[in-house]
Amino acid sequence: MPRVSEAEKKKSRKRILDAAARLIRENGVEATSVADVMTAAGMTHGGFYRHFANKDELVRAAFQEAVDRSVGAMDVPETKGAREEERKRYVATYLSQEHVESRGTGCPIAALGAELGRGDGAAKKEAAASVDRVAALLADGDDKQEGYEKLALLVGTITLARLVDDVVTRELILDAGATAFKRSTS
Amino acid sequence: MPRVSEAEKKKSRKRILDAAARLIRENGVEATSVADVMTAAGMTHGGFYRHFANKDELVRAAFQEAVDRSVGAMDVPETKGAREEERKRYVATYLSQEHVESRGTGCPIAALGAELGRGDGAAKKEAAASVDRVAALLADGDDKQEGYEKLALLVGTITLARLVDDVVTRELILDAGATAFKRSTS
DNA sequence: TGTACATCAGTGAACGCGCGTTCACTGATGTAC
DNA sequence: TGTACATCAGTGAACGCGCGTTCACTGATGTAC
Repeated sequence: MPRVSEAEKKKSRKRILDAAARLIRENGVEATSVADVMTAAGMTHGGFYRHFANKDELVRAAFQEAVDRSVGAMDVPETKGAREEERKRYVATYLSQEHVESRGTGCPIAALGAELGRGDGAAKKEAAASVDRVAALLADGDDKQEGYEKLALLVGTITLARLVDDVVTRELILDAGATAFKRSTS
Repeated sequence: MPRVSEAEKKKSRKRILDAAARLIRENGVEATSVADVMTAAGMTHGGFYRHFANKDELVRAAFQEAVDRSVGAMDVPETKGAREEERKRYVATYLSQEHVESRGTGCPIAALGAELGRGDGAAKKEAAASVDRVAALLADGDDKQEGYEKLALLVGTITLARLVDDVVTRELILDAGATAFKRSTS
């Protein structure tokens, strides 16, 4: 049936990107195949290379997309008060049972940080840039170290919580993270 | 040439376990093949199943081995003062450039926590148990939450540092982690 | 505006390759007498 | 203590399978006149 219009192509690319952003966070980069992504996007695997040069480039773009969505609300507000408000909302959502369970829509740094840290492609560089970006959004002023500390605490807390099956212990871990986060701000 | 003596078999098993503990931390579980491990242990892949039921069981045992070695020194001291001393040494080593670079001998929770969190086999359960074990060793008294908070901070800090190629930024991240850790103790 | 044709998005088969696991085989080890 | 034999650690080929990527093909889209 192909070929397809330019507008359709754009929609296809978005479907591929959304599917990839979800699947790599759910199952990891290595465990997600190009064919998996294309099937989830409603296409066959052969067409993939009309949209991306290779898998690494897909992962890079999908990671970026995931970060954009994850911190989108925090990135916008103009006034300091509104930013503070948005930050609080972000942290409360971050340190929740819901976030622990829904990897596919959660923080890409927590889901993929360790795996991408082992690599050295475009996706790794994207993740490294995201660390600075998200840390800057988390810090009160322009204190870089405060941002790193807070992001490290969030990422570490979710990582531990995801290892634990027992919901009560998980809540204990999330609470510990939330308490420490508050202490880092005051 | 086989068969080989019982003593030799024990040595073979240890070589396999040591190779696995290093390779899975360096490259991840998925990216480490049974054949890779056996070659590193100086054998061919076919003999693997005389030692382990399957790959998941190897990963579980290798993870346990890695944790044992990682916290070994902290686990022993009898007096409270000696334990405190050992804990300080552990944290200083943990939040170092050396640890960021030498994944193969580093903290298995930082290296593999996110990946194992996605699974549900014996290795995941082992990792979950390790979270409680290491957290207990990190806490001053028997305050579980303090241990979780500290471990989350350590794991998150190393994860971020490993994403960053620039050594100066990496030092900034490690410093932020160290500062926050001290604050969590006082 | 209508026609002829080049472009290229998407399909599905195929490529070489490595995966976890199985298996027939070997010969030194461990055991029973 | 010496002998006969069962055991089983380790080898290397083979299993079915899925991976990332390539490619010939299709037909609707976009373009040039």
